[in-house]
Amino acid sequence: MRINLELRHLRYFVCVAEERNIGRAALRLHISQPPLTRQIQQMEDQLGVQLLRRTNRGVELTDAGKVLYNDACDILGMTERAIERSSKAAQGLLGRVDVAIFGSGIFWAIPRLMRAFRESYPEVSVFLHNMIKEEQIDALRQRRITLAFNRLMRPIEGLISEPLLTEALYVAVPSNSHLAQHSVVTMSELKDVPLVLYPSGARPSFIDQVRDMCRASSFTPLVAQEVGDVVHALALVATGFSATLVPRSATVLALPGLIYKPLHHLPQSRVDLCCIYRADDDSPILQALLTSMRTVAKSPDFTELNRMNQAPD
Amino acid sequence: MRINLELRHLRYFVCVAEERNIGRAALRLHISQPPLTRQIQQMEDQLGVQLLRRTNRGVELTDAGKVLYNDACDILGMTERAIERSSKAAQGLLGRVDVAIFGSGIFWAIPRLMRAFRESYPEVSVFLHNMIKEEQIDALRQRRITLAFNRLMRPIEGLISEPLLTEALYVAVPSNSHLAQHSVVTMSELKDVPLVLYPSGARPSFIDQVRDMCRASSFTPLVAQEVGDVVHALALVATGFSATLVPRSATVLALPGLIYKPLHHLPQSRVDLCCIYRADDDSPILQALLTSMRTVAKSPDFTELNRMNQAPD
DNA sequence: CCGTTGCTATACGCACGAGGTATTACAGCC
DNA sequence: GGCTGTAATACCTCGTGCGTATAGCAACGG
Repeated sequence: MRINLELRHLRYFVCVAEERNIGRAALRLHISQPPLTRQIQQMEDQLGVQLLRRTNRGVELTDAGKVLYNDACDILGMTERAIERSSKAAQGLLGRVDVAIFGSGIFWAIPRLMRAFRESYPEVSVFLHNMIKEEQIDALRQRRITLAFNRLMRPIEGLISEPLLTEALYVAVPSNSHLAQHSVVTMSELKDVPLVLYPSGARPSFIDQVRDMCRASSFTPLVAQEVGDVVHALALVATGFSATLVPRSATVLALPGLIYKPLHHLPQSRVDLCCIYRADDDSPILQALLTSMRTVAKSPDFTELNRMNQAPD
Repeated sequence: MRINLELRHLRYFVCVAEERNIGRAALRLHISQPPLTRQIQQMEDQLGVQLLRRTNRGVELTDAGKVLYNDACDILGMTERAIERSSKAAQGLLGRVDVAIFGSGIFWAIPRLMRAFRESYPEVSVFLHNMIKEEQIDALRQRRITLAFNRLMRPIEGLISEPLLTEALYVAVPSNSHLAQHSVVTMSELKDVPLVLYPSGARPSFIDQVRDMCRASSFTPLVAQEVGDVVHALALVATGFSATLVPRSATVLALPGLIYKPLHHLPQSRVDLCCIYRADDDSPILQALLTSMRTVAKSPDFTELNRMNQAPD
């Protein structure tokens, strides 16, 4: 037998249990007494359990009634809260958002952006996922994530790529490299230096930007090795293996035998940190995220860093 | 605006959310598609929140929808369990029972009875309350407790007093008492010994039984002191203060300077442990308690103790 | 370009049941 | 015995949840 218990029954029952009197409960519920009597009877029938003991001055709960009273209060409370929560969720104040990250953004900008968001929207849980660019695009398309952080992005159908931060580039070299003596490194000085480049995989990537930069300085880079991400590149360099180029924020990553030198400022020798999202995504949490991130990106902290990065000295 | 959300809405919504297709969900719910569409619309209206994004191949959840889906599953699960629980409660398998205790029963029989009950009915929480006899009777009358343990009980209107256990009496004396030399003490040997008696308060109590026993041996007892319970009595005796009579189970209570001697066996020199409950209480938990306790009371352990106690040697 | 398919939304009628009023039944009390 | 306060029953009404039929609408295929 399928039970057709409704919240109405629970609301009525709780009221009766609290008033210990069906008539008074009916008054409180703004209905008349007979329907309430019937609803409670029907409830007892459906549960196959006697909930009330009828006395000559009202009703009292049986043991089963007491148990159900507690449970019913819990259920009604949860329902109230669920209504609240769904409303909050609709305003982007509550819920879960999945965000993909990749590369050196994690060393500086992303944690600050996420922390600021978390402070404004404490009831939104942010789940970070490490993904390479192709995975990010797939995941965005399938709505498995709402936002992705990446560097270079060519326009992609259906996705918007919004730059948040522009960073200067640094050259990472082994401490025994002759470049380690320079205070600033120019592109042309990298002409004969084999480079570790990253990330290998989907194009365009930072690799292509480096090639373009070299071409602008009229040489073709020597590629010592392609690796998956900046950390692997730096690890190779730290062991005395050639050199690599990194965004400024990656220079917080210290490794023994590794030295960072600013790259002489050129228009192309900067790199963006972008956030990517679906063009058709009007979900309030995404809007909240974007608003929060844009605010942070314009904050003194961030603009100061941008200025410094655009013209390092 | 008062929201009239019902479990039906949640059931429907969960189904739609899982099928991601209103038609299929309707099939699973054994209703046709249009009413389901309307119920979901109505739900969205009432919550003031868009829960579904209609696409050309079905529906998908919005963020608010996802939040509500989780909450709805929880609520429906809780409801299922509440129904189960109320049914269990009606069979006495689940719930809470309040039991009053007093006196030396706590040293032996009550813990064993309660443990056996707990093993048979693990989902029933037993709350023990220390109460003197008058409090027990009031609490039973007001249904604040379901069961009380006590010793001597005269028949009380509306309450049933059922003996569970009969124990022999022992004499507790200071170790420097001349009675400490005896292997068995007879009633007449107590003729000139001042006694600590308990519990003072509601009559009849054990005090009256002792007076009767003395009268049967043709003397009137010297009452050194009346105290509230057996522990107080023993504490006084242990300091060298006269003597007292205790049920066998109290003899587990060792105090420095305190010695127990069996009382010579007489028909009256036994004391019952009774449980008291409302005559009109047909609650399944009480029935469960009584069944469990009667079984334990007849078990080898208990009958062995009874035999020993009726004729100690 | 139009029919087909696979959805959701709308229109409209029916009938079940929640709720209303009036009344009964019953117990305690003055 | 009449009065009061309670729950239960009888009977009616109207709202609404559900059904059938159909209309929109987008994607797909000839």
